[in-house]
Amino acid sequence: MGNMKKYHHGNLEEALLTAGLQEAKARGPRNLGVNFLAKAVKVSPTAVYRHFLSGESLRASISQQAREELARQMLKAIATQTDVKNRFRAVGRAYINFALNEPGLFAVAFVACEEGPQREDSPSAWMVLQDSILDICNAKLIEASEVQQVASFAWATVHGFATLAGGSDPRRPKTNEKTISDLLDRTWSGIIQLGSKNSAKDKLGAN
Amino acid sequence: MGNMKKYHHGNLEEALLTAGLQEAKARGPRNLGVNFLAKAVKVSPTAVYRHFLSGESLRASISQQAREELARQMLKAIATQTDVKNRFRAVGRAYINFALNEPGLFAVAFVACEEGPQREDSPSAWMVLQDSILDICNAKLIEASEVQQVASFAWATVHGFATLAGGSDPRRPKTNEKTISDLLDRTWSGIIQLGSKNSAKDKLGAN
DNA sequence: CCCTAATGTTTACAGCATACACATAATGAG
DNA sequence: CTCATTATGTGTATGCTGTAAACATTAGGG
Repeated sequence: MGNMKKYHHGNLEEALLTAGLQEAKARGPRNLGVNFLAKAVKVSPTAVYRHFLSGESLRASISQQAREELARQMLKAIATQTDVKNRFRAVGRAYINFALNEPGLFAVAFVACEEGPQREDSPSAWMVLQDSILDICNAKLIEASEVQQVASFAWATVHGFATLAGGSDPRRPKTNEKTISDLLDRTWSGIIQLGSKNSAKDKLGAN
Repeated sequence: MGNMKKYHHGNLEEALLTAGLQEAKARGPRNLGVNFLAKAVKVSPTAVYRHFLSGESLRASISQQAREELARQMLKAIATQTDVKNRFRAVGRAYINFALNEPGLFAVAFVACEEGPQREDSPSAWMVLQDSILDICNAKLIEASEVQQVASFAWATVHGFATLAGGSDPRRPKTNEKTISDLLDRTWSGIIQLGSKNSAKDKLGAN
């Protein structure tokens, strides 16, 4: 008796996002299509368009959610760390761990990030990373003028490693603790750059 | 009269790859489908299957070509450099320049690298990069035991930056000369890690 | 209470990858 | 040279996608 199927779903939008995230977690971006997700929620394909402009924008929303999940895990990882250096390491490690533990989600988070303006109130991995760099600056380990450059460097390294390690390349780097720790050590070296202001004029031959 | 259209194309395979590369260069991965490329070469869609197992494998071949082009440009950039440090910088800069100057090709080169075993004889960006790291090792600036770690680090940084800078993220890093030069400086710092325990004999004076 | 807006379904169509049957051209053996 | 074989192309058909348009059902406010 109770099993009367309601004509209206109730809150389809959230259901679609949830189903999308679950699928992303399980199998990556492959099946995040309108038809598949509609079926997963037991709804007609065209119903999707009452909540999203297009299949692409649905995917963009799922991707956004995945990015927020990453940011949340980074925030959690940073919470217990007080030392600037350890905070940065925690950020980097959380980022990389996310890519390794949730390869599907990570892939979805960073495929074709062509979406519109992200809401600024939502947690963003980039912001968390940048904050940890600002901390380093506040601790006088780098100068304010360097912050942007350092952030780009750190972001590139961590994101690059996560991408390569999480991917399916035959030449993908090792992913053991030692390798990751070493990577973060080297990144830290690049951040602090003993050559910059301590060692005065770089003895460049730079090009 | 000479305009008699031949029933057989002559060498369709190469034509498809060329058309694919051209399209990739112009508009990225968007239109690299069987129908589109078949039309571009003025051939029936199903003709493609005489030369490729599937549309996916066609795309994989195009992607491979793009990667080879990248490797070639890296090799060219390295050719004039003799100093180990400058060689490494040239490699990194070529990689990044490729991403910036040919965003379409770069995107195609690294989307869904799920392809089968790459031919070992073809030039590979990874190999070029690794060779430049080996050079650093031969110059006694790092130890043999570090090579893999260093290669992973350098690869991650350069690839990560190229990916981020080449993408369409709103938060994408600046791409001016200074930023790139700074990035390579910091990467170099991470490579020769003065802070490490074995701190290496200061070859710094040599520069 | 009914009218309207929100939400879901059905139907329809274009574009895609691809299988299958058929057409044509190139090649090599007698 | 002739002719069969093989390589390479075309045409047609199918099932899957994304999405538009018209219709159905329900929720909520005058």
